[in-house]
Amino acid sequence: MAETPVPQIAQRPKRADGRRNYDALLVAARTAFAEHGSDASLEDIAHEAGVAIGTLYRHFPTRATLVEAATRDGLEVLVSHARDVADRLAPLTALTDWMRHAVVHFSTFRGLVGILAQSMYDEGTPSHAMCAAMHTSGADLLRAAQRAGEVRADLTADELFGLLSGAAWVRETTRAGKDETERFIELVIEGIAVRTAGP
Amino acid sequence: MAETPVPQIAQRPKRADGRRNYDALLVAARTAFAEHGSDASLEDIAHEAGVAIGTLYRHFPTRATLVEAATRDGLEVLVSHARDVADRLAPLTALTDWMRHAVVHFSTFRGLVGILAQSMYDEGTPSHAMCAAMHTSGADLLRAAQRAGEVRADLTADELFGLLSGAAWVRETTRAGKDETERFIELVIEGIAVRTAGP
DNA sequence: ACCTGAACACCGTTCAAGT
DNA sequence: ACCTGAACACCGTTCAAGT
Repeated sequence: MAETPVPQIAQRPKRADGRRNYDALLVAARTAFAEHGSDASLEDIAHEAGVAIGTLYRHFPTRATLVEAATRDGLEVLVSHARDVADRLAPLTALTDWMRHAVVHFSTFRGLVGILAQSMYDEGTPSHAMCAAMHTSGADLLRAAQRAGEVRADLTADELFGLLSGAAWVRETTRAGKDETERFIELVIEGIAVRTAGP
Repeated sequence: MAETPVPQIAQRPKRADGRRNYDALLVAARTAFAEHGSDASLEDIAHEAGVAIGTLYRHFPTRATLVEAATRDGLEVLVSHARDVADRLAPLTALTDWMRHAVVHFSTFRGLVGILAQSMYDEGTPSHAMCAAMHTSGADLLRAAQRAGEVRADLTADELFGLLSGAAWVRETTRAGKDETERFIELVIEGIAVRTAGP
């Protein structure tokens, strides 16, 4: 039988005091990650949340589980956003709109896109489930745009995520503003879109 | 008067024993970086080179100076390669050929492209001088291709380096092989090249 | 079931003593 | 001018004791 890796995913505790600490840790973690990136001090996060370091480790046995829990909601929004645009917008418009949102979410804080890129193909990683869901979302939008003949047919979903991750990494490392990010994504889209004949 | 930041650059010692250690440290560093990325253990590098940790710090006061010294030669090759292709090849071919080489050099080891992207716009960083030279090389090739009408005129050199760095980052994080890298760069080029009219 | 914080481990960095 | 390695500092991680 093949080994089925079971990734550690943080569970929100049932007891009231545990749940309070769990929530406070997530708030502190999101703030710390936003300011110092994914390698922010765990000691500081625990202190900011008003708990001892052992409590942090009890709820989040590894840094990756804390990152996963801190980003889960945002990425869930991204997945449901994909269904939304697929219903409301034309295929290419839907895809590019979703790509813009994906790049923003992937670069929520410094280091996140690296963790997500890793988790995409590594089962047994806390963020893998969410990454697989995003992969499906992106692949669906891509396929629709390709069926409509608006995106080059030879582009794979993996390549799409390579482009998205690369754009997100550039955004996080250059601390690019809204305009530069928009422009950069535009360049990427030019590379994958099928150019319609001029007038 | 404006502050002129003077970046620390490692100097090859004049005394024979110092030079031996300096060289041994560079060899050990290149091996360690290739295997463990830019955050490889400095203790291990010193041990591998057969010197005490203090000797490493004497020659390379910061990790950034060691990275700079370990990558200087390779990036010099890249800069002279730019002059080479500018003389030998047609503008767009020269640019794309150089882009391929740049992506490979930028992803020599995990973490390098992040350091270079940082150094590009941060004077006072050891790698800044080499990054500025690369920036000039790339900008020259880009300008020539734009004059020939083969690359979109509105692309800036900074955007070109964003695309190159992004591609290098994807390569280093996905440990992509030669074919995937080639394909990925092709997608980027499609986005910046001016499409010639079909037959 | 959950919390605390001392204790341990690891590694980067400095510096006094040495050649 | 260069080398050594003990000492210090910092931080991640564990775990025995407690509620």
